Amino acid sequence: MRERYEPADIEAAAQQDWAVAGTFAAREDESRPKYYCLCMFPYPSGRLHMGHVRNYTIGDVLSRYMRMQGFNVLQPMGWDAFGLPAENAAIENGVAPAKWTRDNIAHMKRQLRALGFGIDWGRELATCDAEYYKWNQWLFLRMLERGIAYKTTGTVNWDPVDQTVLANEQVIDGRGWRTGAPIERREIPMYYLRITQYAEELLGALDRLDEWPERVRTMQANWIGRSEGVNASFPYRIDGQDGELRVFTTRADTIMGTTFVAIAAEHPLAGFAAQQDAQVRAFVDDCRRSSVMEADLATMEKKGIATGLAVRHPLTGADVPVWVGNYVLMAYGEGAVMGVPGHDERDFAFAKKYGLPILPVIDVEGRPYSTDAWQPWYAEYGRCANSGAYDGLDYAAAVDAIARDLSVRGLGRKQVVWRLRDWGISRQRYWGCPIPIIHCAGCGDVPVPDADLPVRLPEDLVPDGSGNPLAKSRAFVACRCPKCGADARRETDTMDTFVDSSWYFFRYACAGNDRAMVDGRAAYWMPVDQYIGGIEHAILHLLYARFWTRVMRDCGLTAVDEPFRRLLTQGMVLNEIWFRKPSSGRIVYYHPSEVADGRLKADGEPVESGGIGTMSKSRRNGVDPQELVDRYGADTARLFMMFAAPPEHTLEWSDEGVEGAFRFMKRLWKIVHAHVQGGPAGRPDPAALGAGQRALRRQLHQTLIKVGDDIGRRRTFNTAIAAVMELLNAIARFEDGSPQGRAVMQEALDLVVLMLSPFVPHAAHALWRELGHHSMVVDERWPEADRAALEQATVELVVQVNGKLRARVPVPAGADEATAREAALADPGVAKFVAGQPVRKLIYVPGKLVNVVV
RNA sequence: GGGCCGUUAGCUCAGUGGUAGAGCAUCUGGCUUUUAACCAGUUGGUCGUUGGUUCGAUUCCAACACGGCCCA
Repeated sequence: MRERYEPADIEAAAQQDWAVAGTFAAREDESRPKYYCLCMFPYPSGRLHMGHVRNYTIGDVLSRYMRMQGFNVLQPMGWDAFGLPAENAAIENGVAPAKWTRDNIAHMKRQLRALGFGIDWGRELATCDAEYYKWNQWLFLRMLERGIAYKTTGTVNWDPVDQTVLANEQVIDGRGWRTGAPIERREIPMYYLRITQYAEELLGALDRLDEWPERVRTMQANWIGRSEGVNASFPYRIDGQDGELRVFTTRADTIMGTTFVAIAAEHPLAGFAAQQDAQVRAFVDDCRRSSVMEADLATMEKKGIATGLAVRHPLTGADVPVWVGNYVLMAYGEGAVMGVPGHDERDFAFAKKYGLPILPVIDVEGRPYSTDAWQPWYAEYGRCANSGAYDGLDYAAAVDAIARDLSVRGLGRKQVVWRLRDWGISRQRYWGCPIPIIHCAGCGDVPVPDADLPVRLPEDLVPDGSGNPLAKSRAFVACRCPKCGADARRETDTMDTFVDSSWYFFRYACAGNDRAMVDGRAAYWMPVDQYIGGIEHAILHLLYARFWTRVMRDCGLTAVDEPFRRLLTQGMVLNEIWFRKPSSGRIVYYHPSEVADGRLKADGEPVESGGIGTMSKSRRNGVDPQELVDRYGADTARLFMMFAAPPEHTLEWSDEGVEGAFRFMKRLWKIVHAHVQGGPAGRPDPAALGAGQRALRRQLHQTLIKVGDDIGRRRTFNTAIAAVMELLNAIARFEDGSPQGRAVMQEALDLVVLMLSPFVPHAAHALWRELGHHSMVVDERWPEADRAALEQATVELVVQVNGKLRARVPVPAGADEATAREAALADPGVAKFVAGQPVRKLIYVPGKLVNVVV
């Protein structure tokens, strides 16, 4: 055995051994319990970043641990390979997205291999391969047949200079990211998926996802946003036309307090008023430009303008003025709200500002109402007052009565509305999955026949920023109508990349099948037992995948409802931010390694701290995993990432911490080396052990139990590693060259290597052999703790008097209360505080403590 | 504005009603011809604040303060 720890050699050799043995090739085996461990696949941006390393290390630790537990483990990997960055790279460098993407994949795959992840590369997929996206298209056609997919107009961001549609993230402060031109909103035809049809099910099933983080479930529930209420129509006659203004409210019990109606700037009535009045028009134009973010909506000043129009109250028939409000969203409900300033905080502020009447109609426990200032209790439920026939009714009864009266007049009813909207999947982009539709002058929009799938994306086009190159490619666009054979035009929109990631986990299970989207192998592997990824995907990706899985179920492709049984959202990786802001020009960021004690190493002058933030290119605070691996090896990188924080927490980067992890590896290596130099050791004989040997064995088996619990149940890898570190400290202090001492040492080192093998698999692979074993450690089972080793002859009891710690006394293990009481009271430290007073009560927690209450 | 989470040693974090702990950093000593490594030991705590429940609260509850994340 080499004396020095040399990770580069060790790691290459271990990876070679796994490859030769085909260790990680997963095979369906009905006789064994399966464990499908899935990490969110990466976008092939070019290089791995620290977030990837953390994500995949968590997955690998779990996979290797579950493998040791006897599970048939599947850990696949692939590439979320369509998307905008490839087009941006093409615009910058003139290289085709296909080539850029595939080169990146090749490089990142080498990086992943170097990190020693136990991935079954035989199942690798890239979403930009036609063998994959063919099935996006195929299922899309099934959705069309079932009415789940449909076409309608939607709003897009239009850059008038580049003549192109921009994604939301390409619009900065209302201007195009490349041209700086003000962005227009355009209505164009797009395809949508009817996810709202599944809203009820997607919401209801959240309750059963009890192994998902609570906050992810809450975020999804809020996103779906079910609210029960009443819709009410306010009839009007405007410009000689009869009509009804519909509102939706969850507080129908306050309808008698309506003193105005507020409508969104996009509402048709606002459009009508704007034609009549230049001031209204100016206000409406202003609103259209402002943010529709909820966070902004909540804090911005509530503004409005009277339209001069009036509608009739559906129950009283009174005239109600119509206002345009900047806080009303067209996209939610009906784009109009009834203004009840008496009991809604926003309406109250609005009424105060514009001098509209405030009419209290809810009595809350007789508390006095004043229109001077808003009180939070004004919005609470109570009993109706000043509400005519409804006076005295509580919330539920009032809503029932009001909904009934509205429906008798044909002016409303109870209704459930959803915040969730249908999923628009059309993207006016090149680098994505083509939507399989052909436009024929005679036949309309004709689906591409299954036999003609896939509609292949030409890979030789290079976007230049001005529109979608697909639309300019005659070879792609020109086709014949499958129905009538006439010349026709192919759809040039591609699918949202969230489509690609909505079902890739099915495809891993059915790799290589070119005749079907899924096959029986998916029934074996699905659902995913553990899914791991960033919290930033808590809503959209996970919701779309849950929806898509249900559509597949309804098409008879799977029996699974929920694709992911258990979810772990890993925290972000942070680092220090340092910068200077010259009086002229742009802010300059410095890498933390260039800074020491708040000063730039290069010139010794101070730099400003930007605190701690996520690693990002723009702030120059990233750490390249490759450098880490080159310098310390993959095991140290993995160990540090798992030790520095629990998986769900943010992880603060620390060069010292990496050094610490590396030192631990060297220390482990050295201790094993020293032991192995002494030649073979036997097995410990429990009957022949001395006190020191017994104590080490006890800590050893306690640690084994804790590490198993930390990895398997609690998912706190940092505490598992800390416990092994403590154990290794004890092992290093254990100097005992006797045969039994060496036997205990052998057992301890064997178990330490087994326990660490999920974290540092390469070093464990080498050390296991050095310890005299002929198997590969990766094929070993997780060891069983020896319960007998945990037993102690005497235990130390803590003695409290009135809850305060006063003494520690030794008692025989398993002592009864009388024995413990006697031992406790006999202690002079205890006697001093009891001081002859009668013992009123005595609490005894066996093996732990005695509390004497006097 | 709302929702969720957090606050324990200098730093990063454990501690799941019963003894306040780990790693890193600090400091001291040892050892080895040393851009420093290793070994042994050491220092370090009003458990954010204020109340409540309890024989007993870092742990449960409430309020407050501060910080973080999310809200097409």
